[in-house]
Amino acid sequence: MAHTYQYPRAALTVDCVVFGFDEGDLKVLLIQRGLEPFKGRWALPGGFVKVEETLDAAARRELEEEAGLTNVFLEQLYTFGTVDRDPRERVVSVAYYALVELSRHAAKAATDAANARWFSVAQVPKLAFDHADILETAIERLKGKVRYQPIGFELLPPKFTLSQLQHLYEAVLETKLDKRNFRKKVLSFDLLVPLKETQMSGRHRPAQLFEFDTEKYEKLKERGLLFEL
Amino acid sequence: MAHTYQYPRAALTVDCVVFGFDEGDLKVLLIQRGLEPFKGRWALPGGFVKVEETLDAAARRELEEEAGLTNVFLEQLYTFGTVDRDPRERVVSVAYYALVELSRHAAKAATDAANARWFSVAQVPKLAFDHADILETAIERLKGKVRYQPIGFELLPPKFTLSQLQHLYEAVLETKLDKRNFRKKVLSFDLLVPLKETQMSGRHRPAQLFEFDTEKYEKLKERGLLFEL
DNA sequence: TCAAAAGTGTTCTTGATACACCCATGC
DNA sequence: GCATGGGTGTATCAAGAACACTTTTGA
Repeated sequence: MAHTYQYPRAALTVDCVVFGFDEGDLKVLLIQRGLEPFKGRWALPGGFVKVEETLDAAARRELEEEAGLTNVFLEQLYTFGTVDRDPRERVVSVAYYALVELSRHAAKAATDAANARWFSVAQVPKLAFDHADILETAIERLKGKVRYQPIGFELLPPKFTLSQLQHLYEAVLETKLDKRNFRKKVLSFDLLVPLKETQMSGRHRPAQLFEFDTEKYEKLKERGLLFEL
Repeated sequence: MAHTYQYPRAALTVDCVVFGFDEGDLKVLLIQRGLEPFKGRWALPGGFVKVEETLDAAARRELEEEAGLTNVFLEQLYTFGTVDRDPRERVVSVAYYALVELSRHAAKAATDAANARWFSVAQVPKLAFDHADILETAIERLKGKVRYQPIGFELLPPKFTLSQLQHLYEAVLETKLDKRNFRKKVLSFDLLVPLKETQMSGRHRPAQLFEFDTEKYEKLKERGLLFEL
């Protein structure tokens, strides 16, 4: 069935920058393209927006279809609309970024999407389209956002140690942080609940596990939030 | 001439939230609609994106056509894509916000666009489409942005007094600020150059005029900026 | 007993806040 | 001379930055 319009229209897509965190490294999920243009190149997961679905829904659908990801933190990033970003025709892309707990999704991504892979953001290959720009924008946004909203927790398993959290912040912000000051500050928000369990991971003292108190945070957020790292 | 596609496509528009500042009040520029839908309602200036122009270019073109505004500070805000935001068909809108020195453009807007008017953001009428959402998003963004980037100056004439600047910040942030602390901080950035002139405006002591040092700011911005209010 | 990461407090410095009076002008 | 907004400094408090040693475990 054909669709006819008086004026030419741009095609509309969504592209998703999916961040994960593993081995002290910030990672991004890429898909190897099977079709032209840029066949064989790595690209951000994404695709066309259907005419009856919202942008958010399109982004979530693409994440599920291309990477087997559901129920992730997802936020709109920026809309990219230069005229020649796609060699075929005019395509405007609404970019999103997502945060996922990598371990939970690593296996799934491996089966559902054999052509999907995690890359350290420091070592991404050459990307298709203007996806390098999109990725850069997403990294900048993440750096900014992580400082005044506790979204870092989305990248960690539900139970985590303070060292894991610190390493995550260090990776995202690309700095070293002082251990004592970091712990003092993070605990001062009173949003982390210490568990009875500890985590042993090697030949050293076991680490206290914590959980993020989402409920408490939501309440605080309503009456004008705080949180600043 | 007709244009035919395999799948239906959303129409793509831009909408602009144009901020001004006058009489101690933050203002927004609205256009009264002459056509259905929402004929007679006030709305944000905006319109369809042409297939051969970038999003930024479309926003600037609409600003010029509908409000006679050129050369303004303009930044992308957010893309609004719920399915039923336009009663006619699926329309996705990339929203922008602009900052203009109101006095410079007030006259022009009055002639070029007789159906354009400035409203205090506290007293906007009922808006067409989802433009109330867009406006709210823009106000939130402006509040956030003004604190760590010196964009407030875009809303003032090139020469301004510290009181004007303070009133602007008070209007945007919706708070009262302490005069001495405000001046101390603002001057500490060393980005305002005091002029030899003063401004007399009533029966009281004349006020020192300042200019924003754009060059110096650009240099600072390159090597990791500062500025926090 | 050694290596490796976990855990813990204090001092110093900096920036934020609170606050009250004199100044120059027009009427 | 009085009303109006312009202009100035200090003291207090809170938050950020710098910094070194002890603890627990596995090998």
